[in-house]
Amino acid sequence: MYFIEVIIPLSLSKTFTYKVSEKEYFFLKKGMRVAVPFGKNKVYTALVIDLHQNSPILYEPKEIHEIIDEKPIVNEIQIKHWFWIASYYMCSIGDVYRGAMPSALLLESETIITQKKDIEVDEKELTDDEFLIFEALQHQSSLKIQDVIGILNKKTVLPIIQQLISKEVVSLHEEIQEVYKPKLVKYIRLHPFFEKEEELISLLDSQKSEKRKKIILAFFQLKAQESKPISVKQLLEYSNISQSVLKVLIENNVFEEYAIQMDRVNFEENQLDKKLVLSKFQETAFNQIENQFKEKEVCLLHGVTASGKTEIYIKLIEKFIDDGKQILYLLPEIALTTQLVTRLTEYFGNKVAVFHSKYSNNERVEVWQNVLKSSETAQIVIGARSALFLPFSNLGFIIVDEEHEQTFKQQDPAPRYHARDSAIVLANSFDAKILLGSATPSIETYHNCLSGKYGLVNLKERYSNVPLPEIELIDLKDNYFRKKMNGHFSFSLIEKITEALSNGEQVILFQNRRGFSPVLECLTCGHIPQCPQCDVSLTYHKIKNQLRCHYCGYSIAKPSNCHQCSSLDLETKGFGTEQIELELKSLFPEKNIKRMDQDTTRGKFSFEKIIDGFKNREIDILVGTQMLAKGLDFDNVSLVGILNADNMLYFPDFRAFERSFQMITQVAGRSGRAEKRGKVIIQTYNPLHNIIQQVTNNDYDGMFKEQLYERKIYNYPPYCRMIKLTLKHRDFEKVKDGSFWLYQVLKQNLNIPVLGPEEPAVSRIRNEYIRTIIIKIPNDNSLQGTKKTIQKILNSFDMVSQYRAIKVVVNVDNY
DNA sequence: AGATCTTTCTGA
DNA sequence: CAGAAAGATCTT
Repeated sequence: MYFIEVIIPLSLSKTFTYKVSEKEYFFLKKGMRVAVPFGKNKVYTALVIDLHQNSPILYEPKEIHEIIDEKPIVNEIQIKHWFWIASYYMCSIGDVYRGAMPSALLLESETIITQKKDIEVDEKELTDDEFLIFEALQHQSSLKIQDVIGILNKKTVLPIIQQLISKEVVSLHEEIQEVYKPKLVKYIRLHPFFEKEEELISLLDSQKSEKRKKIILAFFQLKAQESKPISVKQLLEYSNISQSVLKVLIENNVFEEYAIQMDRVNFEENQLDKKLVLSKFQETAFNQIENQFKEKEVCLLHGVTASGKTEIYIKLIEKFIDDGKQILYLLPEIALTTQLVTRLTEYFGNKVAVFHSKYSNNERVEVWQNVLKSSETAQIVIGARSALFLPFSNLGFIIVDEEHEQTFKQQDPAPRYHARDSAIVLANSFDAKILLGSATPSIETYHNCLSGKYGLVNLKERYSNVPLPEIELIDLKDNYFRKKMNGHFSFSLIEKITEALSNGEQVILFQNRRGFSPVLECLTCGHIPQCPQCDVSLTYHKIKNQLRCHYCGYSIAKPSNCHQCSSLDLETKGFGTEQIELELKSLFPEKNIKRMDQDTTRGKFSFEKIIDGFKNREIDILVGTQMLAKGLDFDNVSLVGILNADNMLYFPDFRAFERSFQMITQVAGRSGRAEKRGKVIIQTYNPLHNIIQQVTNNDYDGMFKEQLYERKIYNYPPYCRMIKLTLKHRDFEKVKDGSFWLYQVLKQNLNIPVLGPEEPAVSRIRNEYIRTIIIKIPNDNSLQGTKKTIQKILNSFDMVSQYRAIKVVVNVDNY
């Protein structure tokens, strides 16, 4: 008897045992996928993690459906790393498996309903619902369960389908759809018959149509130019003749069409072999990093904005490439990739692969497979956090750029992992080196450096020695009082914008809030429209003229009168990027102004379009949210304006100050990159606030010391670890009681600080009430042991029948 | 996650 | 009291 242990891509912590034949047992290896039946009639793509001969006692294992892979597509280091993530971030192994693999490699079956052939159906025998399904099957050959739900407009349709099966009208079967389709490029060649010259001449003579002659001649011209195969697309573009003409020639056996499978992710092979020359400071930093790597696995490169960190990365990558190692380059957002990919391909040509969520399923599978076979085309992988899960087998070096960014922490679906921290663990199992880079390192990382755990290398000089931008503070309170404001712009900001534009320079304006204004208020009764499903007010979006909930997406048309008292006096309060854009358009009507936020960058290339437009200087002023803060390089920006620096400062989060410092510093760093010193204007109600002062004086160390002191006094990371529990349920009382019960039990059993249960600022989302509990684990407590205890308590929480229905989300290191 | 079995709810 | 919706349970 032979068995395998598999992981199922569902939120389940257990592994499952299936029976295999002897032949299968000796063919299968850890890391191969198998299709297995699971539940009544579903087939999932499971992953083999063990093979054994221990027969389970309590149940009769099922047999597998089929073996999917010829060779493992996941290696054992990965599987080990996945189990580490599941245990550290307290989620199920199924969650990690599902989050780690490209979805195209995790197909599941779909139930398909078809009509039984050659069966006489007595329509009178059928109930109304049954008849509707029968009727639908006359028009289309098969139906999915979802379709049936739509047709009947009911949720429970299975009993009806069961009836139809017992009446022998329909049958069910499971279908697994192969999602991954290799991209085929169509090429064209001449029919072998015309290889001989005389045949060719007679062919040309025999063609009556001018267009046909032209396309044949175009083919020869292309063929003379290069020896590579000629694609259909290329030929049509070159000859400028429609496809139909070519089609006729193919039908007449003049041309032959053939296909070659091609990688979608393809860069031009143009290794420029640019010699990279580091500045004196870069050179020093480079040598220091190498020295640190002799003793330490992790090193932080703390370089001010525009200090040329990328060049140092490239030099380091070169070293590891020479050793034949794989390199992973993690960055926080897709936004950064375009510029970076261009720069890296200049040096490394086709060795660079890109992996991120805006890529299509097929593209992701291709990168996966290239990494798996250690292909040279994926020796350097640039990617967002999920690139961490690629099947590396020979990883030598990981770069985590903009290390402080929150986007490295996955928040919503489990696994809620931090890519930087998980990368450090992964690097460890490969014995690889890892470099963290940032102009504004996170407090924990810097603390780890100062305590000697990580190496630290400073780069205090900007590339080409341009001084850091000059920062000017504008006191909003004073300026409003003295009537020196036009809308949300102080006179001095307007003046500086005008000056920069007249010099032919570009301007970036930063407002960390999208939409037009956060709230619409009735001046008569004070009523503010609320989302019916969430505990938030609706945000006004002027361009679509609607009110929208940023939590659940609910939207209504903008009311013309108050829903409460019918008054017509409605006023908008607060402001967002949309409003800034409009004000700017009236201030500078002849200038090209563009906005960059979540609303304007939905499409796949919309982001690049705006960035390119700005780089090519078609756009004069760019207004945007924090997207702008992320390491984009522009060489003609002389002014950065921050419209309101305060709104981040008072966020109810222990990191609010750290984050504000990072964000303002990063945005300010966009100013003055080429040879000219840039200018930054910060509008604020609190010009004397410590953080604002530290930003102005570029005092990272001051900020770090002060924040670290606060963390120590109030017991926050890095002086402890935190785990956040979020409880959700539609019943307000249930959540309230349940969270209190859980709080009590945690408090009694853990003997460490437990905070809560707290009602968060937004206490209801999509009709679910929310409570949170925070557990602080002191550094001298065993992390693993505490987590085990917490897990036990959560299990017993699940045992209490009245609380079982409450959803509990566990978020480890929720910061 | 999704099928199925069980309990509760709704409206006569 | 039926019929349907919501909840609980289990999947190897």
